[in-house]
Amino acid sequence: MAALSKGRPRSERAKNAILNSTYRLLKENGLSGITMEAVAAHASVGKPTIYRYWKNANELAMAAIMAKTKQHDPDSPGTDPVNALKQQLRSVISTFSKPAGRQIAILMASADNNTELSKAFRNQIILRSRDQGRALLIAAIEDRHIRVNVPQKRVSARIETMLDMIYGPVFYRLLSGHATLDKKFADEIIDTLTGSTAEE
Amino acid sequence: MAALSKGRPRSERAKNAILNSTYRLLKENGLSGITMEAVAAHASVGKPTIYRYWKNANELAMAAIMAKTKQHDPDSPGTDPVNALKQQLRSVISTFSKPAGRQIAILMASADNNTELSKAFRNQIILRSRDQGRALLIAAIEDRHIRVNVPQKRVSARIETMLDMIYGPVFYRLLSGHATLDKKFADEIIDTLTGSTAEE
Amino acid sequence: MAALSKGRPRSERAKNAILNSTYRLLKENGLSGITMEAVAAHASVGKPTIYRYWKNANELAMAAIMAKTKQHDPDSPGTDPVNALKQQLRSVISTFSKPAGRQIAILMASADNNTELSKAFRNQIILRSRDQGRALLIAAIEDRHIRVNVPQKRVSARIETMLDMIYGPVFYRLLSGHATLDKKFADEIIDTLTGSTAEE
Amino acid sequence: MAALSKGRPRSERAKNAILNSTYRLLKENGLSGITMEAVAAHASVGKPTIYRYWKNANELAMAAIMAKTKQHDPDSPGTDPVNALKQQLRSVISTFSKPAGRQIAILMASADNNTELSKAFRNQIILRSRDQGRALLIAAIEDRHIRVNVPQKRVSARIETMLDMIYGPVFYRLLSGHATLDKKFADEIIDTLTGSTAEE
DNA sequence: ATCTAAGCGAGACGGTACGTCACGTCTTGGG
DNA sequence: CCCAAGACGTGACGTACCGTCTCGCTTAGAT
Repeated sequence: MAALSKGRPRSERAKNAILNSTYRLLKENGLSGITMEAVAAHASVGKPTIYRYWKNANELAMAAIMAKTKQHDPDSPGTDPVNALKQQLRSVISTFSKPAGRQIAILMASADNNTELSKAFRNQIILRSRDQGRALLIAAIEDRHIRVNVPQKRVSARIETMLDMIYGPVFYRLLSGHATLDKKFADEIIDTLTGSTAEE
Repeated sequence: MAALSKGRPRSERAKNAILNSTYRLLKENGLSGITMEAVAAHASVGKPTIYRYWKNANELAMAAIMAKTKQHDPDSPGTDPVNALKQQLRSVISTFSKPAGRQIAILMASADNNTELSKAFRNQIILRSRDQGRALLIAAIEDRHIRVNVPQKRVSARIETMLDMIYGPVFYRLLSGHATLDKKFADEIIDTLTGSTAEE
Repeated sequence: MAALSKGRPRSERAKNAILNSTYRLLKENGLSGITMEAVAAHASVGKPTIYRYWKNANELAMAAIMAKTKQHDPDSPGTDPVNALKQQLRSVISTFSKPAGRQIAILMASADNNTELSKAFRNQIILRSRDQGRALLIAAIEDRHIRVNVPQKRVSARIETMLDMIYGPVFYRLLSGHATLDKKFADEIIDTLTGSTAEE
Repeated sequence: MAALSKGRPRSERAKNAILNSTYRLLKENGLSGITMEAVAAHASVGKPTIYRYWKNANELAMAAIMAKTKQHDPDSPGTDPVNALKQQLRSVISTFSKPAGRQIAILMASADNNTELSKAFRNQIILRSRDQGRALLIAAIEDRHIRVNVPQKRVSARIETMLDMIYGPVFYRLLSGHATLDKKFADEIIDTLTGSTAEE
């Protein structure tokens, strides 16, 4: 049977207040605004309550971002897969070119990869878009819009590499800043992937 | 016409001791080990001396990394440019797959992009390899190992995008950790770039 | 006519467990070991149960000491009253020269004098010995072992002062520590009281 | 030669501000008002500065009391020593019957006897009056106002016991509260000491 | 050969935030 | 209505670093 929970149950109100305050402070002051003291004061919550759920400010920030981030589902059902891929990449770029994008990158770079929360964070924030992209990429390959000149048994590995080459440039520009991260870049990337084989 | 400097000149000894201590602490304890207090104590230096040169711990860490990082010059002179590209990408991957790689990513993500030092850091740590890669990529294109099916006037833009697609995946895997960052990955990336056009 | 008590009656088991745990913690860690949390955990009792009986840690400590302290009754029946007085003062000194003695002094100094419990504590811990001493002192005076050269109507006031001068030095040395608090001191005090009048 | 002091010297201003604030908070809120946070805020001083000088709130309180307590020197030069003794005892009683008196008792009871500061505190607050009293008592004995019927070699021990019997009752009443601590009590004590030997 | 101004190691300064502890209260399910 | 359990908001703890400031002492070009 389920374990009996003794004692006063944890307060959903407190947890929500903490996440809301964290998110708000994150938007207002960036990552450095996320101090346990500030969050506690802003959420009218005791510091120990925060520590009961998250063990440091990084985890708290990741949790708040995860809680608030919309799960932007794929919304272009019947279109051409290559266009859909462009569309989706534009959306990813749009997310990460905002100030929050850099903070998310800091969080991911700083996170202890072994905790459940940081895995979940990466999964939700990064890999979700990658999974969506994979479906579109496979469709594009099946439709012969993108060619994969490798033996059948290595196709799926090649697909993964292509996904890295689609989304990787976003983070490259985010970190390095050698060029602007805008929506045209999405088209450029997909065109490079397809266009090198295109007769036109 | 140089400004006449009165008073005691700044001490090279102190500056070197600071950079050495910073680098050592960085290796031993990671970025969180770089506190002004620890560096000052370790280098037997006053805190104000550190602040005279660098305005916070991030800048100090970047300076120490820059000072210690070998300028690994292109060493494969006459080889096939595609192989040279693979070789160089392997070298980049080797650098960033070490623990320091993650710390460098944190530094770049956290850095204030407007300071000279952070520009120099990005330039030395990231863009240098990109510049080397560009030369090799151009050679590969001229040798027809890699095809670029775009009008002449857009070739150079396409080359930049290709560079993003070569180096970007490294940082993508570094941040996201969805797959290992090893040397085979270098080959995969270059193969994807060439192979999609390869007749074979 | 007793008020009808509805609901579950208070648990003697819980009360005893609390007092036992308090006393044990007091011996092990001193007064600072008496925290409501520690006592509750040690006694497997809810904190509100403790608060139902005692309103703070001081009261709890006093209650535990009172519950555990033996009511050392006068055991020397037929002896010479002066000797009996010495004997009893030795016993008092023996009690207060132990580590607990200092803690009792802290408790008394810290206690809110207006509560019933702190009155009871003082009564049991301090005034009981004083009352025993008074009986012996009166006997000694009646036997002319101790002289009181004051008018009859002021005799009882003088006796009270003498009692203060018998027991007071114990606490003086306890607090001030200018000299050891040992059993010889008992004899010295009583001798000073009697001896000054003794012709030799 | 004197040790060279390196670094910025400690600030007398800060130290004084801390002691003043501590004393003020002590008068306003008693011992429980002496929190490091409150003192730091009130004195406009960082908490670490307080810890640089005193290792806990008790030590701080003792230091503040010592700093502020006037060294009330013996002021009655030519009078009869027995009267002078009464006068001095009244002064002691007056000090300890104020609210601060109880707090001083708590401090002394709580203090770690092994530190220099707590020794100094006891010395200044308690033993100073005892030393003054000893001089007066010796004078009174030499003047035959007080008799000591013991062999010469035990006279000084007897004097110490008498001092304990003079000042001890003050702390006895302070802790136990079985009777009021007022100036009449001073006369009663001295009268008991002399009167028992007085022929009258 | 002084003078003088900046740099030096050292370390105290006023602060901010940390992560923990205990407080006294409240809220569960169960007796 | 009491009980054990344990979460709650609160507030103080003692510590770590921050970035600045003051010391006495070099150090070296200008006087």
